[in-house]
Amino acid sequence: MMARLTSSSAPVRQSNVRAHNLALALHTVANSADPMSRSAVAATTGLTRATVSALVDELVAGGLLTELDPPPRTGAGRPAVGLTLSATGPAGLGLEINVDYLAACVVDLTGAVRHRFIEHADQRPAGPYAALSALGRLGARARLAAKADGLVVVGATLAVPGLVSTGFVLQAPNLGWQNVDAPALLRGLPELADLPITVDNEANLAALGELRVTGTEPTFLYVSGEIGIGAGLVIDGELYRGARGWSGEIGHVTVFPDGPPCRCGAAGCLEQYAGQEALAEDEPRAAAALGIALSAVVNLLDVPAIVLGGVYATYFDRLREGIEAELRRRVLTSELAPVTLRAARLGTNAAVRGAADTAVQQVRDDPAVWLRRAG
Amino acid sequence: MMARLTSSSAPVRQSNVRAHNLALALHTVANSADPMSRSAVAATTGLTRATVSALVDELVAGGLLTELDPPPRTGAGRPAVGLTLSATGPAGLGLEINVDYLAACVVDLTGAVRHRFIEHADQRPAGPYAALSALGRLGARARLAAKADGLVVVGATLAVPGLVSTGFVLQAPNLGWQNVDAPALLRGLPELADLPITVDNEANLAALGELRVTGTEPTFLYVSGEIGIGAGLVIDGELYRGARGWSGEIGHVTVFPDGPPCRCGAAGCLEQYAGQEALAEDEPRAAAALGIALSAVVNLLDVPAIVLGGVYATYFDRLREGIEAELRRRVLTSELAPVTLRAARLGTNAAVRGAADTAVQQVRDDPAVWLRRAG
DNA sequence: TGAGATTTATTTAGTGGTTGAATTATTTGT
DNA sequence: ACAAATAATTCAACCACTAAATAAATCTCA
Repeated sequence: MMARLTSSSAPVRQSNVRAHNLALALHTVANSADPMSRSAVAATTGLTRATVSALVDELVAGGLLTELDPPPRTGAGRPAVGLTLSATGPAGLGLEINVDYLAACVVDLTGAVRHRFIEHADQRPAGPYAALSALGRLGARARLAAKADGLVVVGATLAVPGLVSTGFVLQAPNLGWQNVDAPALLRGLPELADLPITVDNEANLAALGELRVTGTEPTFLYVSGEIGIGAGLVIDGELYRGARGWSGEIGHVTVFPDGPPCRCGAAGCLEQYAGQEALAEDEPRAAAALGIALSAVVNLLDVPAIVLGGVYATYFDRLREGIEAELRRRVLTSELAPVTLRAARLGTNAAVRGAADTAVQQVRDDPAVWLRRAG
Repeated sequence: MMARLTSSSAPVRQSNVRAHNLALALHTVANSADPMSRSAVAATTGLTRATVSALVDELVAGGLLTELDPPPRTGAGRPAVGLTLSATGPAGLGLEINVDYLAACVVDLTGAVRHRFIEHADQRPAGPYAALSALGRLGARARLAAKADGLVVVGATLAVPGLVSTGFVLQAPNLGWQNVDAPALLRGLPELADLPITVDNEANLAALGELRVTGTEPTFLYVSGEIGIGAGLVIDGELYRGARGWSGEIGHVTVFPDGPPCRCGAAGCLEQYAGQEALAEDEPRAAAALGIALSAVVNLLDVPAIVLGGVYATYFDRLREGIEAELRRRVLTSELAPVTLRAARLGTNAAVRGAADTAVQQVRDDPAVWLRRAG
């Protein structure tokens, strides 16, 4: 759930200890349903109360934690002052471009969606420049709205339906994009010029959005059925992006080697059987194809849970049995422990929300940099 | 390559700082081809020379590093004293049981194989108890030989061709085993009773063995072709075991959904086309099937390199083209960056060696516990 | 109503580990 | 013989943690 304290090949100093323990204290409060006292934080983290007091004071001063005025009444003893995540601290901006809409979304430290703007329109004719300019304006509006709430947007993440590498959108077939420097275009807008902007694949970010909402399963595969099929793999609360960031292309996993040709040049790809169009034509076959491809994933990775998003979420009840039948049959360890299959809890918003959350997550994972900045 | 400093949900104290920096210093020396001076270590790690001196002194006193007597002659200035990993410190014991042999192997801190014992015999009729007793005796011999060299065996790892979970061998179909508490049986031997013993899948350990030998590629899939087919996935120098330790079952990835039935109950599994027997019958088809299954892995995980071990290594030249053809065709990103395919550099010994190395790796990753023990 | 119990939070002294500057050690070059 | 250069050590200062003592705020019950 949390980043490493530091890259393993870097030296560690006392300041890293502080940074780690600040993050630890913040996470402890964040993971608790109810407000926590300093001494409760000390008890669950294993740090002493003295240390926790110092850490919490710093977090409160920096606007990341808030002390609750009305002390919750308990038994005997000095009443504890409750601590919660601040709702007026840092926030993340999520941006999404898809075939038929643009979206912007602001998420605060607590994970709550504070603002959301959507613009429905076919983005294909516009081209990268116009589309990203419009998205940038939407983002600027969201940022302004956040500012009015006392929030400070610390970073933006852009969700794109395509292949991304080091900030570049290499390919977004459904948009017809190739080699687009999306962050540069977004930063062209003065209102976003100062913001750190990252780009990621839409399915990856949707997976992260789903992770945050559910919280329970730390390891799962999120499969998003749209025109194409993408997947985001979350392992132990962290997204696995692959060596070059191109993981999750489940749509082009071969299901029937001698099947119909795919637009990618291969034949018998999952997309040919379970893409949005194919799904509409032959549901049982789509379910079987999905089941076969997912069995491969489980056999290879021992993923305990699969979350179906996009159109698969809406058709979930009708697909479930067909998919599970293949999983039962083809997963080697299915008898030892069945794979959990469920529909995504977030709808179309999963990706923007995940994107916004990614940006604010950095503050949760390393509050020390925010504190330095906040002074 | 190195473990986390500490679990992210644990507090960090100064002692953890020390532990981390000890590991950092040790790794720095370990990763260098030539002996390093204290100040070279300081320069590459970013720690001050004062700190490095203290760290190195501790590592030398604990027998993990050795100071070289003859100072390598350089230019002006006080000559540096060279530091290398100690060849008389801790060592790891690797044990392997397979269908037709038993093996034991001792690896020292430098990664060198110091002793190796192999006993060829069909292990299937013996049953778990007799087989593991014999393996234990082999291990005891290896431990004794190591002791004579001044080495201290700090732990043993057992490689098994089967499904492993929390120390139990759940299934080892080729041996005919089920639910065997292998560490308990091994510890039955008084000579091994005091040793921490872990168990892991043979392909996983072979992958680790291969990682250590090559050192270059930190992320790759190791595929071991034996009677069954197993795979070990190494991501960033660390083995990915899956949620329950059952990852890597590539042998049961579906290649032709309507293919012949497999002993696992499914149909068209890779094993039916590229298992040892099938491979002998129809090489081109085996290569194609392998290529299809590997394409799925690459599409899903964006693995940049694939290492073929076991029988695949011996037949590599004849399989290569067939596999690569499918990879080129079916991997979505094959045009952006081709997948490296190569034969394993280690032969039959990969698994034992990886097993032995795993045990000694713990000391490399956290020398502090060894130092506490060494006094 | 007030003393004692109880729990929370802060203060203070002590410890361990790192830094940076100064010092010592050992060699080469002139 | 002495300066220059490089390696390694020593020492004072600093920072973050721990443990124990203290202060603060409330409850309980005679």
